[in-house]
Amino acid sequence: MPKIVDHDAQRLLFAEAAMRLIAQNGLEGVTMRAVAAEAGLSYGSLFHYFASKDELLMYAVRRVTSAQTQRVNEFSSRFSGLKALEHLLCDDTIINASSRDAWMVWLTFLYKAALQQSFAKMHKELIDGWVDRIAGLLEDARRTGDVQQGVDVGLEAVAIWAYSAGIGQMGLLDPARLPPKRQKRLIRLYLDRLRSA
Amino acid sequence: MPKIVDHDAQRLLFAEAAMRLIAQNGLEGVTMRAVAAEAGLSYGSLFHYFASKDELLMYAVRRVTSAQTQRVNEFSSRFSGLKALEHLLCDDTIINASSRDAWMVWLTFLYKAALQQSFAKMHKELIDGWVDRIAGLLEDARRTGDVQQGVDVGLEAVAIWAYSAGIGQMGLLDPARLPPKRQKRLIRLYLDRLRSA
Amino acid sequence: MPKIVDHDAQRLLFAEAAMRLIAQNGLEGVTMRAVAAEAGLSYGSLFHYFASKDELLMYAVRRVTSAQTQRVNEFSSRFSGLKALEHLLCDDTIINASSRDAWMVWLTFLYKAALQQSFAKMHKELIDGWVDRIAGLLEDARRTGDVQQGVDVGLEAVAIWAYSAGIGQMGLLDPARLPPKRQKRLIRLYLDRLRSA
Amino acid sequence: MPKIVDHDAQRLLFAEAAMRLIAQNGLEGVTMRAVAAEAGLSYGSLFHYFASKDELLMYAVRRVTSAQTQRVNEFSSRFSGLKALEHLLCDDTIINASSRDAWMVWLTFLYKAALQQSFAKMHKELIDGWVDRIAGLLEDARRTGDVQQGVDVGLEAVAIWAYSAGIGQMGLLDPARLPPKRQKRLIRLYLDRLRSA
DNA sequence: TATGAATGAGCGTTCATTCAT
DNA sequence: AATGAATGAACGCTCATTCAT
Repeated sequence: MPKIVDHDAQRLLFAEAAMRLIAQNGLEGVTMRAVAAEAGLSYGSLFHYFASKDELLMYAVRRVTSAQTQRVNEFSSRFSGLKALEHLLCDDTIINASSRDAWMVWLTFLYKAALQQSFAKMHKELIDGWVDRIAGLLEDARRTGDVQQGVDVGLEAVAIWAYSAGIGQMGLLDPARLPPKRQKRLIRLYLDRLRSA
Repeated sequence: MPKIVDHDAQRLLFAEAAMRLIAQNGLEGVTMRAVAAEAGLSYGSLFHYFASKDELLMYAVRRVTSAQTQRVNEFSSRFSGLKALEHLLCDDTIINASSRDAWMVWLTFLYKAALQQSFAKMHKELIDGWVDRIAGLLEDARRTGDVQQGVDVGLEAVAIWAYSAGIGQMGLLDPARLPPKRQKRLIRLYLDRLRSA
Repeated sequence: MPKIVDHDAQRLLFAEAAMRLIAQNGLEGVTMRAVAAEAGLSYGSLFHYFASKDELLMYAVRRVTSAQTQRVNEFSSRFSGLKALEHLLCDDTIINASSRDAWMVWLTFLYKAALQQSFAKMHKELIDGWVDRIAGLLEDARRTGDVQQGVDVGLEAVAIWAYSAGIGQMGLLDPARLPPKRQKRLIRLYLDRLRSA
Repeated sequence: MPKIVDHDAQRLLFAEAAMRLIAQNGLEGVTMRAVAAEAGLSYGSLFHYFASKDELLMYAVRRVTSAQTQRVNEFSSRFSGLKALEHLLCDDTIINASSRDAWMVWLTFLYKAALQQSFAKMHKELIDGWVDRIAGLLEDARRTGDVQQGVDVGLEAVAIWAYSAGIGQMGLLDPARLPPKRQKRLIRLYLDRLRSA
């Protein structure tokens, strides 16, 4: 019998170390040696779990985003319509001290997606899923009369996504200008205009 | 003092070469050797004009963003109020084939700004200036009654900035979902809601 | 003592896997992991059967060459004199599609023999045996009058060995210039000159 | 003005260092670091002169073989017919203490040629040239009546090449069995049989 | 005995920076 | 000032070998 280890747990250990490093110093800080050291494991063993640096990065990004996807789904099922949307955007999309790292990873991911096919493909899939969810919630809201009948659900979902992406970006890069409270005010400002008179 | 003119001209040549490389392959493509080759100048001379790679990047980014600042100012003086804003966002913020490179550089800059003090500071200054201009245009519009009286100009300016940043991001990374025409529709969707009834 | 049989059978499995890998990609293709995978056995167990990579290689090479020794002996006992020699060289030394792998292994072995004492020693022993056999066959042929009386059997045996080694080398590296048929023509060209008038 | 260096001289320095290392320890001994150290130059500078290890190896091999080609051509012009051939094979193809390194490099090259397209191509070209030269000398000898009229020049040239390749191989790997004197005896043994009665 | 996870030295290669000319 | 050669630390990755189970 070989040494018994939880393969997924080890992968997670490395992936989390990588995310911590990204959050601190961006991609430049993520050397395979640094990841191993941060994870407290040996350099060589890292390559048992990830065949390449790209695979490690993809895995790490997927960790962050699948957590986000899970939360999107959760809000979609616990609440409905505009209420769900507001919770989703206000409670979760917002940048604060504890979510800063995840947003930093996300920005790094965007940068990679702009340059590399494999990341671009993953980006597209993620956005597809999230925009669809938003559209679903909007459609609910339209049916129940929470938002105006004439709203173009597909377009509006994209608009909301773009708006919250921009807020997140500024919240990350310029937190003094856009602290969590102000982010929420911006979101409510937008959603209020969507509501039926 | 012809030397000084030459000096700046050389710096510009290098900076533009660096920008072209970033647009193509991101920061990874920007090696000092590649910059010199792209500029058609000698490797060694690059270090006469820039003491380090970071200095080169800062200079190059400043070139791109100051061009953008110039355009913002131009629109602010040629038009006024909502009209200026619409022109600004629709004619200039939009991503299309010819502006893709500048947006790619911008994304790269954001990534650097999230990591490095010097870039972060520059980022803050730029956003300050642009948001102020937008606020100025909004204030005009409020005074002339183009937009509702009750609008919170400062907040709204930030909102508009975030919105257009998000649109640019998605336009860059997922142009199929958000082609230029759709970007404009999104912008008009937003501005129309601002207008007085 | 069934364990002992198993032990040798396992060693053989690994050795044959190593030979297949050498034939495909030379020594570079022979990693311990690749050998275990090719053999369909576990990585760790490979080190139970061979203390080191070198030991594995030595063992594997001995397998291939002992097969060749066996064939040499076989031809020496089934035929005699020049006839045996011609069969030996034409049926067995020749390179064709099915013997290419063995020749590739042989070339690899030569390369190792030029560098490492242990392989050099093995090489010497093999050549000793084979040249002796050839000399024996030549001596037979001289006694029966198949070849000229004045032939220097010892020298001629070495000459024949060198000649066939050269043919094999060219047949392996440049099969277009020296296809099997042409290899045989070369061998007959040589042997015919040895024959008594 | 940059530091003035003789580019080809530097390449040669590295290539000769590489050949010395190959002669000592085969390809395993040829690490880029070892080559730089052996050449007495810095590690980094090696990559100014050779873009890759393969390029360095190709260059080094070409050095050895072009020297050989030059000697083949020289003998072909200074002597003619069988005489030239005998000089060529006896004075030059032979392995002795001073030519051992070159032969070791050659064997390493053969090994690479069996595995890698680029080396195989180079090998083919070299053999083409040398066999052609031998055929030319044989043709001369046939016209002057030095060798028998009926000799198949093309086939015989290949035979001679194979024979001397085999002698070189054995002379390299088993010098006790085949010292220089005995190599020459083998060559004369062969050539004498070619001569007209 | 069998397994495969763990280890770290070593590989080829890149690159910003320095320096001699 | 201009040039490109020189330098060596650092990178991602490989791999024989060791070891815990």
